[in-house]
Amino acid sequence: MSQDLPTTAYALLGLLTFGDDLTGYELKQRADRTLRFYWVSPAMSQVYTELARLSELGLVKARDAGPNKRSSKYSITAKGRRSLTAWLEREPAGFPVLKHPVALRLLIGHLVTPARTAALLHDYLDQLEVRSAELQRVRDSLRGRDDPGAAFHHPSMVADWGLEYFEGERTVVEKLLRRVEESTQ
Amino acid sequence: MSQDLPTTAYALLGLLTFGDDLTGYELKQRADRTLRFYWVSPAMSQVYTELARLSELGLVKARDAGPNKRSSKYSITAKGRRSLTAWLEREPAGFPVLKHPVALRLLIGHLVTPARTAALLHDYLDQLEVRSAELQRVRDSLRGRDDPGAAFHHPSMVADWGLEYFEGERTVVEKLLRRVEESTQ
DNA sequence: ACAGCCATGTAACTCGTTACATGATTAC
DNA sequence: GTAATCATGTAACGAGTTACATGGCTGT
Repeated sequence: MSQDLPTTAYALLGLLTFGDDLTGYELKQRADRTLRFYWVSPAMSQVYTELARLSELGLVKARDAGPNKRSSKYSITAKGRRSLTAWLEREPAGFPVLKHPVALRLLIGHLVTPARTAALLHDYLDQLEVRSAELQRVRDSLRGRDDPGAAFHHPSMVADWGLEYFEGERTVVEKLLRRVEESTQ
Repeated sequence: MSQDLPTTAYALLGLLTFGDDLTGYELKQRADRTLRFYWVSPAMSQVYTELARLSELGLVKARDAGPNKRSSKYSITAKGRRSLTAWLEREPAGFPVLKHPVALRLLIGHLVTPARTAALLHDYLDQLEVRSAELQRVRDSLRGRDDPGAAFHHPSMVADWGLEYFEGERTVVEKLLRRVEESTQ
């Protein structure tokens, strides 16, 4: 019991604890709306691979297969729930890992012109705005089901966290941009 | 020309553009002081693997091998420099990827007690303080060489960015902690 | 009829990790 | 002398990606 699976497997398992059954396809969509912002949304192919493994281990169960085994909904089993909570209690959380291509490029900014660095930061601000708006939509869709005790109380807290993170990034990058633009003159 | 290498290869190449030659070992140390905070510090073994590949491609050059080929310093070649700047100009930066185990656990907080979630966030605050202090030491070590035009101008900007990020995390997590602790009573 | 989305899966491959093996040099 | 640090590398493996293949269902 309580095998060691990759974190992504437990993450997907966790997405099945919100009271509904999902197809692999739907699970991927939920990952795109949640996991994507602070973990990684696994590729479609990996979702199916993980579901096969979790199914093998009895942590999820496929049901309701239509014709051709299509559209079968997966649900977490009692064993899966135990395995997930055991993991939560067993594994210390570990520090976040950030892969930040913009910061990496800024680090070696001496190799390009200040104008190029400024453009890099401007692009990043644009991307931030897009992401932020996407997350804002997700967050808004949880309104009314986000009180303490409600189904999406925790997801809404995480979404708020993400929104504040984006906001913080925006502020810092704007400040950096001013520093870079001073060197342009 | 301008092969497509993994980002980590270009990152290591970038660490060789600060005017000094490094052994694989020293390169790893520099990665631990810089890359670690906003990319990933590759394992020792990978540093050597990447150096071997970069060397093969003529992007870096090993020199000064002592007895037994030990302590040979690597330097970036003119070709390496061209390849790196070409990459900077060719590849758009892409959005950061965050793997945040704490946020992930908070998402499925309904599976554990509020006290456990609070403990999770407390632990994270402790870890944040440690990291922040480490980065602060790095940042302080750049003082005096961080003016516009100086060797470590860009690294110091990135370090400042990192410090503000840590500070932002602290603020948000403290706020979340209060929300969680309200449910404990 | 055709586009677009729903839906599932396999194969090949790369990145990067851990474990292992080896030995030199420096500090106490 | 012995522990810590410096220094380099190989082998096995796992996680996760892209490319590929397949086909159903829905709306226009």
